[in-house]
Amino acid sequence: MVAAADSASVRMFQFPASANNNNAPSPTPSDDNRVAVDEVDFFSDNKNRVAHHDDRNNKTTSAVHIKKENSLDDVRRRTGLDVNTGLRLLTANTGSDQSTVDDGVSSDLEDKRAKSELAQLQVELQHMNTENQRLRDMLSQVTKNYNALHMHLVALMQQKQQNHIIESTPEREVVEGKAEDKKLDQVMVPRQFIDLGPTAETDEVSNSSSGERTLSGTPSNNVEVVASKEYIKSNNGKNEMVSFDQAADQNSNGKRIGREESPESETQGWGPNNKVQKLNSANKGIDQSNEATMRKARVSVRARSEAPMITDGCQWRKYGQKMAKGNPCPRAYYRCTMAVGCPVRKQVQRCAEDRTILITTYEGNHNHPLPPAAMAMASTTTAAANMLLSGSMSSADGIMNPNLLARAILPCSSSMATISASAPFPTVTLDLTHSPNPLQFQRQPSQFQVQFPGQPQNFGTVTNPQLPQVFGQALYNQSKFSGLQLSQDMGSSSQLGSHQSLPPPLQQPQHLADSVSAATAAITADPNFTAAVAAAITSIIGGAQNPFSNNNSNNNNNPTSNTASNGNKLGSFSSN
DNA sequence: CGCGTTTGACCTGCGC
DNA sequence: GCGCAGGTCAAACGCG
Repeated sequence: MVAAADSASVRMFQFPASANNNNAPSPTPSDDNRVAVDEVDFFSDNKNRVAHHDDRNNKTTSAVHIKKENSLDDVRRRTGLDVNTGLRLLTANTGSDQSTVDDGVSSDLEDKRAKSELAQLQVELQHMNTENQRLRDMLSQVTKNYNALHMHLVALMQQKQQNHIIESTPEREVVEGKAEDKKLDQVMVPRQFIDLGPTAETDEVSNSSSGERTLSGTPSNNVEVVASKEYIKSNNGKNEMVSFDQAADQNSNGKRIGREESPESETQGWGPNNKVQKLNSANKGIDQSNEATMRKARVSVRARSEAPMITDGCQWRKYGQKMAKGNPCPRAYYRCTMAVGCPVRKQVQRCAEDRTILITTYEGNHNHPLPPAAMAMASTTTAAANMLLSGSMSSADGIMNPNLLARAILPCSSSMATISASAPFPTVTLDLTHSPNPLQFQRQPSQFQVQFPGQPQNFGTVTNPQLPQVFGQALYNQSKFSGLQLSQDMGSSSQLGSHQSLPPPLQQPQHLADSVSAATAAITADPNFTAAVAAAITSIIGGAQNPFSNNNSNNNNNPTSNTASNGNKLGSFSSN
């Protein structure tokens, strides 16, 4: 695991490092060669320490000290200053031992040695500080470069979304989407930055484009639209509707003719939709397997709750219940009913060992805008799917280094989030049953104080139904590390105002676990784990940036989306 | 009457 | 091939 995390750490910084070397001027020309070596050595030497301390990453000063130590080793190794130092230290010790035997002249020599050693150490310290500062500057530059690239991508995505809103004709959308895909392909950042793989709602989006279905709103975000089109294009331009018909034809020859011809199957599309996915997976192809991976990617939330089901803001319809082996508690199956054909499902089951623990597993991505209360949790599934697929395709970050990513998700609680690739389906498990790190919540009461003057600070006694959503939203904002992200869900949040059919997000009372679940989901909602990791490491190394600092400037990059909506929302809360 | 839940049957994948 | 378990379907039922 450590080795995997090591490679990930190096990989994370390879891209910006190279960008830095290519674009940013080095501090001194003579240091050019040393910069590259330093960076690799630095992180490779440092990663173990960071990994051991990531659960205490609030103590950034200690991390800096560690960095200094390692950096000192590097300086010694490169400059050769340490050769004499080590010997002298040893000599000094032995000399000290000898001084106990005969003092006199030896004590004088020892003083001189100590002074020279002190001077040399000071020189080394100065070197080390310089090196440390240089590395910080380098990392800062790397982060800036990444920010610039990411914002460029965000701008492109926004532009693309605006074009789609204007050109809402399905035919044009399909035709021009391909051309735009080509444009985007040229500027698209690697998948691990924002994954563009096929999404679970490919069927729904493409079907809606053909006018076959009526969705409650436009596609919630650009990324998913692009991904869908990319997937369509990967299928030799076949519209998913073709596969739908093919599936229907094949199903008509199957055993379950009656079911396929049922009105529900046509109106809701559940049966055919599933058949399409199954048949597509049977077509055998990398794209199909990726789609299957995406569809199977799951987010499992473990939370203590007395309620039979956590309230995540979505509307669910129970479609089945099963007794799972090894668990006396039945497992319930739910579908999202907020939009026709929404592929999102969830399973709710109580833990066999501890029945106070409610395990909610989400699968799929919503194909419709979501209320803020649902946005946090729902976006988790998208993020998880993106992350898992990204990890599998890049063969590194997600699958190889699950804990690293998990810590990127929840850097303050190393044991709360785990990513399992060995499970039948790639699953992100958010374990909210453990006591969180006290440091983690130090910042949040003050936040609630601001947002909820007069509201109880003790979560255990929270009865205000408004709290969970805001909790989730607040952390959702916090999850936007350093303003690097434009979450896919921001678009949906900005569309919420036009959805009157959606339930008022603040009407349902929710349990404490709901809020924690939503909050954790909000944290995990950020698909840009590379940026998250970079920001987290930056905070650890530099000690100056806190990825969880609720800095308003973090959202300046996207003034029209989440921040504004949250601000309005919070304002209405505080007025209540 | 419409909607959601219940529940037995059915399908599928997997291991032996 | 068979059995098992997970997942899904849809008729039946209950409720407002």
